Amino acid sequence: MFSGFLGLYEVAVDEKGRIAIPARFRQTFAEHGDLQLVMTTGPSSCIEIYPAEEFQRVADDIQRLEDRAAAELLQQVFIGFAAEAEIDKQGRVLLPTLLRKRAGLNGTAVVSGRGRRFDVWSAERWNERFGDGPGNAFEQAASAYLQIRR
Amino acid sequence: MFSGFLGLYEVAVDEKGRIAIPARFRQTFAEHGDLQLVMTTGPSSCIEIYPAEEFQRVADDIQRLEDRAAAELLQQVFIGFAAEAEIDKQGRVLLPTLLRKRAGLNGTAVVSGRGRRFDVWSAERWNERFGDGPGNAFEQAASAYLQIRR
DNA sequence: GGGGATTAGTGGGTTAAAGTGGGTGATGAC
DNA sequence: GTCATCACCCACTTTAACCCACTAATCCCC
Repeated sequence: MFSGFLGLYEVAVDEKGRIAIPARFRQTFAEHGDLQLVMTTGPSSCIEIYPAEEFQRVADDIQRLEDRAAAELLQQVFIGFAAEAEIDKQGRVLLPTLLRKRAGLNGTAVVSGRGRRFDVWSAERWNERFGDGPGNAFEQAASAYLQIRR
Repeated sequence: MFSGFLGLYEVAVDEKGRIAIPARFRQTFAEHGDLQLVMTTGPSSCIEIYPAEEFQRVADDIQRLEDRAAAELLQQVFIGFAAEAEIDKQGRVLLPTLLRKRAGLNGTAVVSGRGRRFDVWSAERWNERFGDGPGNAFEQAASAYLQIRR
């Protein structure tokens, strides 16, 4: 079985700024016996959610970068924006206001598994990138597809 | 005998968004002793269905791509859209809502064997591409045919 | 080739779980 | 003191998992 976060879900962002973590993802947390997670953001402005352990691993990787200037900068955004949280009894998390604003989240969100982490997108922005329109991510990835299909 | 998924089938998509996996294909899963499958999508917007093992193999190939930017993008679509499922006792799978939307599936679907995976198309779209109309896939592939016919 | 048996494919009911909205009281900022 | 925010909890709606039953197609034997 594929281990990690996999798949795409549409969820509601409620008045209080919470989303329900898809049950499948919650299971993955449960398997690690750890409901702690860390939210942060990256270049694509969506909210990135890591199990606490995985976040630590990435933070360590940043620390070890040869290029000190890059490391400093990365820390500033990756760790600077980060917020710890725990999944509540209803299976939800509160998304911090700052991250929510940056991601342009309100109404519906799209949750997208990325293996060791998962991303939360505003439905609107997600559509721009991955929807049917011209120049979407599939078209951009077209040449890369040719390399993995045989 | 050719091992893998082969052939073309017309199946119904029911109210709940399920399709029956053609019996021949189910046999292929049974031979591997594994009913786990992974559904995702690609450039042609149909639903692509992989045995779990094969999906893992492709995901690994993506991971290993030299071009990191391409790998990142491919992961985002290939893994981002993916959903795990198991064939139920009636031989069916539930197609996730978002994949179904992207593929424009309702009513009848066309299931098309592709060797190591198989594809599920909306009957409508499949006809546009592979039906009798002008500029269909056969015409587009005409020159490629010449390379394999001797 | 006809007729019965078997399997594939389809529809839908039931039940449990997931997802959602919102109330309430504690906490801390202004 | 007042207001906003957040944690916690309750209750409702929707969805998906599971199972049963029917119909249509296929196989096989006579």
